[in-house]
Amino acid sequence: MPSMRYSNSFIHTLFEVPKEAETPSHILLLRGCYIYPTAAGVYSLLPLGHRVAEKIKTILREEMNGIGGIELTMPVLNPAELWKATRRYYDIGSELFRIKDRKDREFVLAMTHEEVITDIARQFLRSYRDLPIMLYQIATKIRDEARPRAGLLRVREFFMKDGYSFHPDFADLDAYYPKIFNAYLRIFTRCGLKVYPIEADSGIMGGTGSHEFMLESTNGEDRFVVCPNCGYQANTEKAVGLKPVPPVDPEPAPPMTKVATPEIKTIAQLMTFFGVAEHRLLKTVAYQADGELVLAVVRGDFNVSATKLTNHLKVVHLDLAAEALLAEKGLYGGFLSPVNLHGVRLVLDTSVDSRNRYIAGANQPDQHYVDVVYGRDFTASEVVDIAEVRAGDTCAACAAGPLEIRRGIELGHTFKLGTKYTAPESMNVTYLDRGGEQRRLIMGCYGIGVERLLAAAVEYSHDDAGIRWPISIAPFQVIISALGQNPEVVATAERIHVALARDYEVLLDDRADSPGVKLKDADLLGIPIRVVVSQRGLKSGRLEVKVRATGLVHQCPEAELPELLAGIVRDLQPSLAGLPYLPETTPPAR
RNA sequence: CGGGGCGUAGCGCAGCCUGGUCAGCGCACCUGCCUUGGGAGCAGGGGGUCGGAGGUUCAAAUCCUCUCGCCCCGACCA
Repeated sequence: MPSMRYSNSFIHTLFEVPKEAETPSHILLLRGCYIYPTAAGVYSLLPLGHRVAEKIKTILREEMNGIGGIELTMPVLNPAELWKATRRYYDIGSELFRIKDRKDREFVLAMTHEEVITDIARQFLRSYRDLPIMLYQIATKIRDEARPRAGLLRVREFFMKDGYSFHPDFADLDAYYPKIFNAYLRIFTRCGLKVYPIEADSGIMGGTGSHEFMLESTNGEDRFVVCPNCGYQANTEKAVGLKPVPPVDPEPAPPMTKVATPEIKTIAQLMTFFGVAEHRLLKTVAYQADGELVLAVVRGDFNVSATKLTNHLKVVHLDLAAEALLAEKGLYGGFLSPVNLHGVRLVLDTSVDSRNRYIAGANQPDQHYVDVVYGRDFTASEVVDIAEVRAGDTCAACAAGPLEIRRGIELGHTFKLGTKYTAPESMNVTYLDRGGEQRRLIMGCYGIGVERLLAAAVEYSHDDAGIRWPISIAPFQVIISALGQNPEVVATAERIHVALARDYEVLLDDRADSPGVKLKDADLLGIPIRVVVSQRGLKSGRLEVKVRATGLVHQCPEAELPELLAGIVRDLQPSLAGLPYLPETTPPAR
């Protein structure tokens, strides 16, 4: 097994916390000499970080190969034509790096590889006999992220394991999907992580075809809901909750009346001004959806989910409406309303109840209406769920559990793409079926970010002293800390180094530094098992073995060391038992 | 793209308001001695055009203008 002497290694730990780092994984990876910031959101993986990344890649390969995946490598440099063919050249904003070569030909730097793989599929997958197939790679992705953050958690260049499957029809994709799903759970579990597979936004594709694999973390950027009662798990972008229904007004509403509300614009101001609860108000938000003005209306105690609205409208770009666009239609921010609205598209959330009366804007400056009734004072032809789920809302799946909202790090994403890239208006990819009929290829795609997974493992497993690597992805399994320069200590350390290196990846700390330095570094680096060789121990004929994760200390004579380590290593292996696998089915016969 | 913060030695910082022995501290690094169970000790030493450019001034790390870089919050995120 590859082993190393500290004195010959490239490990330069930092005593102090680099000032640019705040997140634990960022701090510890910098201090432990795992990574080096080359530019904002661009990191070098130093030898230690490289080793961990390679461990992760090996697990990814084993699991992908295990479900029939075939590895290939696709280029970072992509001709712009491919991205124009799928429209993504135009639909994606400045996140896509665009460059020109010396002959002025346009290229993009691949942020993902659907275009390239679909082009390859178009070239080679001609017959039903070629299907299904899953091709994957572990390769560099480049994205001009608006805001890289937290070290490796969000970066501009990174390795991604991205897989693409091709199927003769949707049923075949459906049958294949659980294999991927289950392999993903095995991957994260093997990396020592507990992830939540959650239902994710699947965009305009619809269906049940997308999962995100989330590691719960206070440093995560995403939020997802969990139902403690039935186990429903979903991204807040997609999650559906039952909206609490306030008591219905017993009296019929009086006709609506206009009230002067000078400079009263926000929900909070309105609550104070009228002395009413949030759910008595209508919240009207103006968006520009691919350029068109759209008003979204939710009950005052909800917020509009931009994702849900985007999906409903089937648009590519959704932004808050510019003042100019509002003015063009004679509307006033702060006094927007579904009442007195003409010639503007209106989307109403299901939280608005025709049995209750609301306070809403008047679409005139400094004016609101009270006693507004949906159906009487305004109507809407589009009534859909566009509200963001809230903590405490009742789970829509079981109608019982109060939903919890958690923060998480998105480690993986699986997606039934369908014909998004193979459609005639995209790259137009077909094959011939058994009957000689031309049919469209059906795709799935599946991604895992390597560095994010690495950083997430640190977020998940560390303490004040340093990292606590899961043994499956640790840069070394064992560190031998030889304390002092006593000849017997040195000789013993060398001897067990040779012995252990037959079975483990071992780092021998042979530096001349003081014991404090060596022990602190061992903790910081996070190597799972530490063997201390010291004069003190040798006096009683013993070595000390400490398990980083548990802090448990064992003493043993040198002769018994291999056996002791074997047991510890066995116990440290992550268990695959009890994973919530999706049932796998056989594809239907054709 | 909005808001905030920071750029002085490899790392962490002080100095800046009030311009003038302010080029300084700790750690790291190099040499020697010594020490070895939780970031030792002593002695000696190397290292910075104070992010960059321009300006004000007799004089700029310090004041002014512009610019570049980095971090955090938000927006955005295939």
